[in-house]
Amino acid sequence: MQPNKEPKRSFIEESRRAQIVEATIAAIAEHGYTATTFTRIARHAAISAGLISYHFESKEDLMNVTLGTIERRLDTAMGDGPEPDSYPQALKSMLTRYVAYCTEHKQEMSALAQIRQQAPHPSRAGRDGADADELVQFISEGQSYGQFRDADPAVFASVLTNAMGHVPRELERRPEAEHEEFASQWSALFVNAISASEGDGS
Amino acid sequence: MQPNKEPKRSFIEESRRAQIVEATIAAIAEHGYTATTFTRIARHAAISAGLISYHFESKEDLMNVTLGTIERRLDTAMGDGPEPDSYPQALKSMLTRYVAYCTEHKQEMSALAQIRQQAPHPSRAGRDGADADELVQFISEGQSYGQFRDADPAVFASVLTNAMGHVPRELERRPEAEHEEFASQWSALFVNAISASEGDGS
Amino acid sequence: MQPNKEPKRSFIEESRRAQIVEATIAAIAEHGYTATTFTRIARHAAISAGLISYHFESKEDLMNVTLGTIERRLDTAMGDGPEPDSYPQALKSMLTRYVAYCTEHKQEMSALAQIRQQAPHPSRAGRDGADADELVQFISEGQSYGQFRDADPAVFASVLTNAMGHVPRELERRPEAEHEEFASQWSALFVNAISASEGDGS
Amino acid sequence: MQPNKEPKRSFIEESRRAQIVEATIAAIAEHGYTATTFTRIARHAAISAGLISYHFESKEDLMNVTLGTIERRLDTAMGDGPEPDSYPQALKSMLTRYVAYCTEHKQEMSALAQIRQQAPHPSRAGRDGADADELVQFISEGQSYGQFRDADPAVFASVLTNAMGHVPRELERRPEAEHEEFASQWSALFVNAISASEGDGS
DNA sequence: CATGAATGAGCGTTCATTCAT
DNA sequence: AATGAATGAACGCTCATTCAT
Repeated sequence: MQPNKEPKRSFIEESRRAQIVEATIAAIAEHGYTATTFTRIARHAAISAGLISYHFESKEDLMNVTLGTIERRLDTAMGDGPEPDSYPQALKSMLTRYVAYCTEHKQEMSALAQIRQQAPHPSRAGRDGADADELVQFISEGQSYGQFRDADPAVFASVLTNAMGHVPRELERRPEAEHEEFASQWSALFVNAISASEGDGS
Repeated sequence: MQPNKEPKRSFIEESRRAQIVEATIAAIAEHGYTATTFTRIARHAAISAGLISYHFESKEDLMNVTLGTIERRLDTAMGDGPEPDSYPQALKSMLTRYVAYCTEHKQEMSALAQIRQQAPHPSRAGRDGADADELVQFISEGQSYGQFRDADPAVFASVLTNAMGHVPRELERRPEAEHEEFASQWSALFVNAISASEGDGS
Repeated sequence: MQPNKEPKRSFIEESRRAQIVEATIAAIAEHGYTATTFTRIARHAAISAGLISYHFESKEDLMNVTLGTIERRLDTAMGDGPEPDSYPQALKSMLTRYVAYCTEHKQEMSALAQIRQQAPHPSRAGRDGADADELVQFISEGQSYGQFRDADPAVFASVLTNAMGHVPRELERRPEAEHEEFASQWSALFVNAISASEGDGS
Repeated sequence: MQPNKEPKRSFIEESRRAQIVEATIAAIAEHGYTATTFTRIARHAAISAGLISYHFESKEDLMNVTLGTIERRLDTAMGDGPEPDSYPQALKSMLTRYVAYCTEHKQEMSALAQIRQQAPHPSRAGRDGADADELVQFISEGQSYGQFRDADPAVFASVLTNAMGHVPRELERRPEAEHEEFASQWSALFVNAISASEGDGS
């Protein structure tokens, strides 16, 4: 299908790219997106700034690759959850695990949020939409079983997606000790927002 | 009082400043905060870049004035609402009116969100926190009357505040015709998230 | 002779020019030559910056006029001294009176020194040389009477002229109480430098 | 000691820095301190203006390095003088060699004087004062041996220090052929100014 | 005469990107 | 594959000067 999509990179090139991506994540998390220059990324990786340009077409390219890397990891991590026995429970579980992931991968998730909203609006719509699409699908199913309230799944999905982007910042300004409680409260909010009310089943 | 807080500006100067602020809003909404340079703002206003420096002390000053202008308008618009007869209704009304305001003032609200989260100066923490504090107060009251669910008001407030920042973008990617439906759905989400469940009263 | 040298200025124009020149002196003395902008001068005179451009051809012109003004006053003040009975005494008297003038007209003399050495090297050579020429003439006369040492009058004149330019700064960094002692020491230095040694008369 | 004081520069970088410093000296000597912009320095060195910022932290840094470079050369050159057999002879020798150095290094010495009095940073007070302090010490010693007149050494030192700053300009406006005569006359002036009069010993 | 709004050239500085090595 | 010297465009900002009022 797309034969020229993967430029066949050597092992050494692949590891340099990975190293640079990690340095980018660290730099964004530490200094913020705007203050993340090639020079600073290079310093983090103990390489020269020119090398970044050598391995990536442009700063935008680097940011897109970094974004993709973080999203892929997140997707993977979110994938293997326990088998829930109801849609609301599945949602709650997913949200809780998401917050947990944010606590455990502060830098990545901080970088993720910053790139998503600060990078020059590229074709990101694709991936972003992908997350949302799955979510829409999930909500719709839950609704068809009467387990979710009759709300527009797309609106819920986008609200939730956006909210997820703020979790790292929210965690950052709370003491570690409160993170668990926050996870619980935060998840409950969205479960309540979409769950069928108790009386509905009558 | 502070009699020297207002430097007594001439009518002409006041209108230029207003024009520049409007151009700033337009530029941010169109190109994003980061890409909003004096040159671009000047092009929008059909003036020279130097003139912006002539009327504002610095870029930071311009952004603060712009932020203040938008917030003042928003506050005013949100102030005169109808008298609601319950806390959930009050919340719903507030949220609906907020979305309506966003539709009617797309550029401003887009700029507002971007300045709020990208401007470097943290003096803004005051106002930002003020909004959230009012909200926390409001939720707490509603809870004491049993009209709101027993959730952490601070978490709800921050989630909602963040969500409000995304409304302009969400509206942007939907056809005008759906804005009303979006407002309804979006508001309902947060009302449901915090409202006491129907069975609670029993 | 030079009919177009004096452009015949109205009374009001003449006083504005004088006012601006005074403001220029004050501004230079207070903020230093480099930091002396039209805006600052204007603030000192409580007028608009544009008015300065209206009354003077350019910044360079203003500085030249200011320079001339100060030099003319200095010349006048230095002119009316007592009748000395020897060349060395005349020199000593002149130098002492010069230092006294500097203490009494700090701003002017500070501005004078700064303009002289910081202004874009114009045709200042003329006036500067004039001072020196008189001095050369005076020294030569004294030498012909055997009252001054046989040194190159031109070298002495230029050294002294330059030294005079530093007097305001030197006074500034000494307490007022020491000014008189400084005047004495400083004058003696140059008198000794050029005076015939005591044994010469034998 | 301070092992991290010298940032270990490559040979190429060191030569570029040297080249830029030379260009700075030339530019100051040619156009004056105030008119010495990065653009002009760059033009002198046939490089881009940005390269100066690449090699020096700021304009102030460049000027400090330039100042230090010139002072170091001057100190070195002035250091190795002949062994004089009296204080006045030592002074005379020092002054003569100073003037000679000025003739041979016009640009440097012109730049030196200008940077010293125009550079904004007062960190220089140290070195400047050091020169004067040494001089005061030297004069005091000579006085204690009865070889120098009983004048305030501090006044003499400041007058001489200031005068030294004018030597390059004085040389500039005299034909090369007269430089030696100027050196002799100029030095004699200050030696006479401070030397004990011949009759004092009787 | 005088204002002050407006311009435009120039400033020092930053930074992604290029390229000789 | 990697460096780091070098560029050039763009940035926010300053200021003498112009000109409509």
